Amino acid sequence: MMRNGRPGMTDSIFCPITKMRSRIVEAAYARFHHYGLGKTTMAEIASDLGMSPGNLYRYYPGKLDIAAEIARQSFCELADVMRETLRKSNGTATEKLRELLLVQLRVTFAKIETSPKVMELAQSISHDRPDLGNERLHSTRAILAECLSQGNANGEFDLPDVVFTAEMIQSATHIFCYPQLWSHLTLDKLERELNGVVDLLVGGLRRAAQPQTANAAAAA
Amino acid sequence: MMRNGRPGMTDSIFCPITKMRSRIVEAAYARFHHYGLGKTTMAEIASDLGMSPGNLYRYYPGKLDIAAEIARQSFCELADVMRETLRKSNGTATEKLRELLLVQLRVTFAKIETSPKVMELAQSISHDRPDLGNERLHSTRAILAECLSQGNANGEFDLPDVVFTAEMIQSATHIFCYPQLWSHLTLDKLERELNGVVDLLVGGLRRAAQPQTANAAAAA
DNA sequence: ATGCTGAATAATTTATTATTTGTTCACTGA
DNA sequence: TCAGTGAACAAATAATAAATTATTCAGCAT
Repeated sequence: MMRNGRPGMTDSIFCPITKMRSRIVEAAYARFHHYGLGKTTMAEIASDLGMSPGNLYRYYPGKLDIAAEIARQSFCELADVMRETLRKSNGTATEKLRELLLVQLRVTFAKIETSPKVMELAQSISHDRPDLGNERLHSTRAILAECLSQGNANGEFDLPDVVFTAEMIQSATHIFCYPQLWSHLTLDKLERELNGVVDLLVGGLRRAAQPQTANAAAAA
Repeated sequence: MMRNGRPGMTDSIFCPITKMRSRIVEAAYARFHHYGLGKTTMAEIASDLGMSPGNLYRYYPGKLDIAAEIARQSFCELADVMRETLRKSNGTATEKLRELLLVQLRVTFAKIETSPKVMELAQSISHDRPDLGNERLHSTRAILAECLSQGNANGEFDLPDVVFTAEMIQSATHIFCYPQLWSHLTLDKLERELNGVVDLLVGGLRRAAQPQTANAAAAA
């Protein structure tokens, strides 16, 4: 398989390589979104950009790499939204954690809801590029860990290893990361269930710290 | 031509319908286990029992119903093992809960590990008989709830609704119910991760009740 | 009746072929 | 030199035909 040369400039001034790559992603995204990954051809993407199919390979090694780039962008957007959520929230760390997980659920749910074609893309990616899934987990884990750190700082938590704990939280909320894949529950029910799980994670089962409702937590 | 072996034995007298059904399940199980659901034919199952294919339909509406019966039995066995675990264990409710969840993971993992053909069957069932999955969840939930009740009784927990809490626990440990479907982790790593999640569920995040290791919990 | 058979039928699966599509690369024009 | 082309080729996908198999049911034996 041929590796990219280093295109200095073609429309040299107007299309440096990174700009061209983003144009390709843009065009591919439109097609993928509308027709699905399987039903859009490299020729179509190229045609949309007024170029030949072969030329796409100067910028991306293959079709799936374009799809992977789109997925990566999507993950970045999710992480951005979560970071914003954490930054803007002025509740307790517990409340922040709940918001983070709810936001993650809502964003993911919405993305799949808007177009079923996204599911196809997600499935192909997670099958052929399993590393991307870990990338997503890793980036969101960092945000959860930051939230837990804040809880440690203000005395709300006392966690010896926030990253490990974040990993466990991800494990426990795994279903809510890929909602439509598991249950065909509505967003409403998923949110209710996630709230229940968060209550449990926060309060624990033991007597001194029984689970509390989202409202009770908010009142604290 | 009579290929009806068993001279001197009239099936009608010695094989009431329920007995015949279990013989069918037995024969089907052997085939499914060895060749997989898709590669065993009704004719083969019938032949193994010395009967005609058509006769199977006097006892089961169809092939998938036989498979569903097998799955149901498997779920019952799992529930039995879990009930036994709960009964025999003499630790705290916390320890019992951990054992229950570990047993569930191990039994499920082992079942799939022993033969990959089981996966095929599970997938067909969960696709065409989604109710069975709920049945499984429901029966194991009852056991978890019983465990939580015991915790309530001895003052370890103080849960207002053990069934609801059991449901949340199931939600949080969902991945460990279908291990090989999600991660390709080894049983060892899965157990470690489940232990981490249980620690979290038991102790909670809040300061007064920080997560503890399995050992620490055992020492309590 | 009752328990069962086995050929007939309908639905699936498999095997085969035809078509499309992803990818490469020798070449082109600036 | 280098962005870009487009025909060539291999891999994948769709379309089609053939074979297998699930399911039914009229009838046979008890």
